[in-house]
Amino acid sequence: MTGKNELTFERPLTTVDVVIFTVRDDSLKVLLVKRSSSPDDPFPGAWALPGGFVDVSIDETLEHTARRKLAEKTGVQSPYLEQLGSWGGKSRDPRGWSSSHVFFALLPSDAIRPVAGGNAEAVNWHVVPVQPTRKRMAFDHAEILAKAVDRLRSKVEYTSLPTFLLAEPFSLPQLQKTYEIILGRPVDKSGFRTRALSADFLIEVGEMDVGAPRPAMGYRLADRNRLVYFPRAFSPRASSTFDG
Amino acid sequence: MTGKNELTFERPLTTVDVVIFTVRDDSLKVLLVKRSSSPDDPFPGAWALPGGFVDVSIDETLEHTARRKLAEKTGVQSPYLEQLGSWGGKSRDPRGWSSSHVFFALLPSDAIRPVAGGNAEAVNWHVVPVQPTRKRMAFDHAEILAKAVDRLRSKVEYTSLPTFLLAEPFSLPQLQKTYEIILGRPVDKSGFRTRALSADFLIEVGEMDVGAPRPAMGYRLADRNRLVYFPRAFSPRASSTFDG
DNA sequence: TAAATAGTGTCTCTAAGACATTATTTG
DNA sequence: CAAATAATGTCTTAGAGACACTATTTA
Repeated sequence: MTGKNELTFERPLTTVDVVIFTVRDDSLKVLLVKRSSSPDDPFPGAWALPGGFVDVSIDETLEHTARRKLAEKTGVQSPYLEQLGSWGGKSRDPRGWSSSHVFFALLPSDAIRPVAGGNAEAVNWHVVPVQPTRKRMAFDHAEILAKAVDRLRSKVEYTSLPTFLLAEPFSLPQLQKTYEIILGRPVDKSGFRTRALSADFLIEVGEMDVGAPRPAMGYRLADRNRLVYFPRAFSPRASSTFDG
Repeated sequence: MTGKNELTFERPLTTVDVVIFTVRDDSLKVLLVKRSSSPDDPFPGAWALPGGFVDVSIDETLEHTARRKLAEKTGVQSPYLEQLGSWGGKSRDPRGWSSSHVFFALLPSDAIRPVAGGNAEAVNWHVVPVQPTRKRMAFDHAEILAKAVDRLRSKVEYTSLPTFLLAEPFSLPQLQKTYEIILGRPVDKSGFRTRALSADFLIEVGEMDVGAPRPAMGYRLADRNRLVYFPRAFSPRASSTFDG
């Protein structure tokens, strides 16, 4: 809109953050990194979402930046990945006007190789509490995490998302348990099985010895790149308010 | 992550674009602006989504930038507004690595005051074709528009979104027509009415003379800031593929 | 055998879909 | 009256929810 390609105005900082979820030890967990304790950095020592600045010289797209960050922290190449949204403003980063493009990843907990990769910060799985416990985090990451958990929970009501949190093969009881952990409430077994099996996205791959008295049938996804939408949600959803 | 606040690396361009929908003349329409024809600017003369660079000195947040752009082009203050996502990469803008934060707005067609505001570009409503007609647009705006239309159509299947496209008061036949225009297919009247009326978000405000033989009951929203989620979608949705 | 977990069957209920019918206005 | 549109009624159907029941394994 300048008429000539000046573009001399100040540019906001541009970062990409990734909310990485897994289910482990019967809990929903999110991967957080501890920020450097140097007082020259913002939020020294605080926990934050993994992420960082876009590197204009190596990143082709925002999604590439996200995958780069993901691989750095977890070693995982192809998890379920979707965009969550973006956050930007004058006061969220003390270093200046900044915007973050945030992605949302799901991975099976055994897919992660013992982290603590490139740089030396601590990296840890943190339990996501059922209540939105507003723990203190760097930047506006608590708000971002809350939104990610919202999105996860609401999509789990009517999609096959939890399949991306399990290693294959998995059993239907394992999958049901994963739904229950994320939703924080029990799910009826019979209805769950009919729903899952009639959606035609699971392939039987023989019985699994789950260490339980009776072995369960093992399944894998017919297509790891397909998210299934069930015809109805588990339970009707309440209406939501947007800021008008 | 630098250790000292250097931040001397190159920063991407940061813009905000707004996909503004309305329904007019029995069609879904989107507001597009014609870019300057100066050969110094990218995509001279092409149609683009309204938007522009974040102004670090006046914009508090990305949403403020979006509302500013929206007000500039339409004069409207408080439409339905939600974030659609963000797009960024090396080659979408010839001026350099750029990212766009994209918002999505719905407004009643009579709420728009005759546009062509601040700057002199042409501003026009364009019919959104039922088929994703890949018309040539500036930047990656055709892709963004396609995603916005997808999101609109899929949310219309199970929410009260179309209420934000009508001026109050409106009648149920008008609302039903709006659903049909967006979905591109007829909707059963009886089921539609039960669904709308039992969701308890419409308030009767007396009969309206719609120019039709029999006047229809007029309604307004109980809460203009509430989006209602119906318990089931109109029709089961197909599964979708994400890029793994 | 009992204990534990996997898997099935049955019945109810809610809300959408199809489609016929009635109601209210104008000319 | 007829024509047009608004509004309602009836029956079917898909799929979730609750919950009892059967099946298969180990110890």
